[in-house]
Amino acid sequence: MIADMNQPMPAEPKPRWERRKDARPHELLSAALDLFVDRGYAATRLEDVARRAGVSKGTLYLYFENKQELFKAVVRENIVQVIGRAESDVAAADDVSCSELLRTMLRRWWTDVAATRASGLAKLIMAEAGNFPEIAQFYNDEVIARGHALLSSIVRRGIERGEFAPVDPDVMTRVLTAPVIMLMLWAHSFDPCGSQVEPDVFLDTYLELVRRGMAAG
Amino acid sequence: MIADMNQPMPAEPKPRWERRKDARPHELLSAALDLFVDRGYAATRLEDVARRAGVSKGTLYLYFENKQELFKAVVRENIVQVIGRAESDVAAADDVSCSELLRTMLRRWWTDVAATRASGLAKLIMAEAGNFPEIAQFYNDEVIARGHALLSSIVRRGIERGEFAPVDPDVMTRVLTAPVIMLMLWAHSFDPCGSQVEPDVFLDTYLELVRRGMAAG
Amino acid sequence: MIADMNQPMPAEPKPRWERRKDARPHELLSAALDLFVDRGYAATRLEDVARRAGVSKGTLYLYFENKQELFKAVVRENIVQVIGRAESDVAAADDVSCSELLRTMLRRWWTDVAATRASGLAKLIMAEAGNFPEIAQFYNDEVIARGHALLSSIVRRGIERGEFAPVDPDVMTRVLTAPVIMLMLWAHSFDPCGSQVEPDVFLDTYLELVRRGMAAG
Amino acid sequence: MIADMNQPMPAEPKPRWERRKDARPHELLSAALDLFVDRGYAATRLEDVARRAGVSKGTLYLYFENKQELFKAVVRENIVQVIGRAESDVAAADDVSCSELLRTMLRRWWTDVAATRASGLAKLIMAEAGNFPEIAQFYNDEVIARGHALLSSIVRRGIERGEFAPVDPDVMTRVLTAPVIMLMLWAHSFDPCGSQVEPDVFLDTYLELVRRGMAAG
DNA sequence: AATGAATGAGCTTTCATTCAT
DNA sequence: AATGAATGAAAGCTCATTCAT
Repeated sequence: MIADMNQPMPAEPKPRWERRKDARPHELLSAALDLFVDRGYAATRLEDVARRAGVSKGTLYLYFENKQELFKAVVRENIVQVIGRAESDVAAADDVSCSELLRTMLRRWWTDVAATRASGLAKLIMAEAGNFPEIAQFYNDEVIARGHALLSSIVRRGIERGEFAPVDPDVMTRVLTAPVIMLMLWAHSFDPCGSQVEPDVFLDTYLELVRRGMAAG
Repeated sequence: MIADMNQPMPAEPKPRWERRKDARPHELLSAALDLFVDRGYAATRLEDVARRAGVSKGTLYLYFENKQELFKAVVRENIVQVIGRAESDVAAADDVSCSELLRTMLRRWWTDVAATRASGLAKLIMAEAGNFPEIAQFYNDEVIARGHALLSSIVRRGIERGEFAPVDPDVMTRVLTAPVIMLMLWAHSFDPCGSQVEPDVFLDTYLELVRRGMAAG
Repeated sequence: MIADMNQPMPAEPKPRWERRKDARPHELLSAALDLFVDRGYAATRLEDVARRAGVSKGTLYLYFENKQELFKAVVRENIVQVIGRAESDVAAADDVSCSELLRTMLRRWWTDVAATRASGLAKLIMAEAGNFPEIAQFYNDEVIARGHALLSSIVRRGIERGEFAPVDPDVMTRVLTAPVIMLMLWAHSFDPCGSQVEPDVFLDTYLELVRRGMAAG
Repeated sequence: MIADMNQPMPAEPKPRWERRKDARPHELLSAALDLFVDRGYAATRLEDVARRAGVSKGTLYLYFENKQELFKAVVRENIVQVIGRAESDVAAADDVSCSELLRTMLRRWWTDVAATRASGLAKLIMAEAGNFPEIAQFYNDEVIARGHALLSSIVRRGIERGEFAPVDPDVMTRVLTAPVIMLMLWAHSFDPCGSQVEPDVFLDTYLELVRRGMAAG
């Protein structure tokens, strides 16, 4: 022990793998996202996830209890977090016009989720939720319900303030979200339909429609 | 004797199995459709398909070579057939206005495919095509390509006749199909979004849009 | 009965299939021999046997209790019968020289069994007897033991008569049979070795050897 | 407490499984050889191989991709390796007399392959090659062709040097190999014929014959 | 006598999860 | 903290045998 302490400590002798310790979970989540999006939930093999992250199968279980928890973590890192930030921002943006706020939120949804690899999670959930009820429940509670609540609160506020025409806020929220969901699905379907669509053009057109269509009077 | 008559029908010798050659394929296809739509391709166990059709695992293999062929047969019975009939009708409807013909075809797509259990196959393909290339190929050749060709031929004819404004027929066809595809997906997603949408209202609105939007001049 | 006799008997109205009634078992045995020889016992599917004989799977079970009995019947028709005839002939040939008789018997074995499709049964037995004890027992009792007894009786008789040099008749019988067995195996092995050998030349040489080698003095 | 001490060694925690990476492949190959030889290729169940090696079904697949590869590995370990060594030795033995070299090689074939459990593989191949073309191909390429090439090269060299009478080297090679092959088959046939033969005597006699028969002049 | 639909045990292969090292 | 060997429950598919027609 004493001998050890006297050693010259040559410029942090950390072996390379130790330095990455903190990065591990993120690397695993990134690998998992890629594979879940590519192959779906059931068809993704944890061994592949581990290999892609450069670790062994066993290591994965040090960080995540099981496949389901890994998936939840992926959703949390890639979607729930974005929603959380959005919630704070909306709460803090009482002075901004609702029309403007809605625009901002939809755009952020697009840039931070829909236009990223994470959009594939929507496809996955749609396809496999039925086979994994616990995952469905989780996704519904953490993503769909919160996202819907967030947007509909803006719509509701806009109506109260006379900024928007009076409509059913829940229905309107669904109308607002549908096209973005469609875009996410298109991005991950093999269907040639999707590949032809230019998402940015689609989104701009759509947002303009929203602006006009929702204006009061 | 009299006593016998009162007995609860002595167990109806109930044969170990019943011979129903003609009905079997349809029963199996129906069971398969249910399960494929419900659980997806990979997660559907052939034993469950058989049980739901009231037969044993082995029987299924008397009628379908393997899982893939069973799936193809399901697609053929529920989608390809409809397209086939539509092709004949379009070929025979040279005198009808293209606008009218397009309306009819989209409506038929809705009633004969999208509004039935078969619409779940679209979701399945979108989600799992990547994992089963041969199925993807089959679906693309037999459904997507043929369906697109059929609709775009009408659009093309309408433009040639001056009935429609001159647009790229392929692009327009994709625009025409997207909403119906979306409806099919909604119908099978656990997402509460979709369940709220009233498909008939949606479709009517959409068709009216098409009528106005495509008119020449 | 009388009525029947008076019927006009219009040129034998027998439907075609009925005429073959007696041929059925033989057709099935022939088909079974082909397939057993080609694929082995376990790998031969009864459905294929039936199809090759031009009947249905069920029909096969009208004539043979099960796969094992079918196989036994094949062996009986193609090998046991030959041995039976040989036994009678040997019993009736008390006046023929043993050398001559031996020659005749080995030749007959060659022409009636070894040079026919039936030789493949030897390969099959050698390869699969271990997995089907009842078949092994049957083959041993009906073919090997009887065949050996027959040949060794001739050898024994020859020694008693001073025609053959005094040797252990059982050992000599094994020496006599080995080459013919080898020929049978060669004929059905994929090994190029066998295909090069000209069986008739081989057999002649061998028989000449037997003639000289066994002569007394 | 004292009572406890008398208990029969409290169940030796006996781990559910043991980690023996290095020994496993060999244990599995040995178990597989036993069963393949005993039952043939098709009739050998991988679960039995695993159980005999003291592991579970799944473990086998950690070491061998599938049944076919397991079989190939068995052939490689038990036959191909021997041929490989023989090839090196022949190449290095330019100064030895061909007669001597041939003797050595045939003897080694006997001791290293034919007199071991591996000889049963020859029977297996003969019986089942027809049903498993890929295995037939492999065995032909790796064993038959290489073995034949090796021996015929010695014969050819012997003829060139005037040591052997001029004969067709390929034919002579087949003649040389046939009896050893026969011995291998005998060793694994249930046929009582074979069990009587004393292989060593047989082989000695045979080698003497080769010596005399092939001598030039 | 003939058919062929129906059965179900059996076999190969996959993969989430555990745990000795 | 990290590894990867080991497990065993599925799931797809085959085929000898049965039996209603």
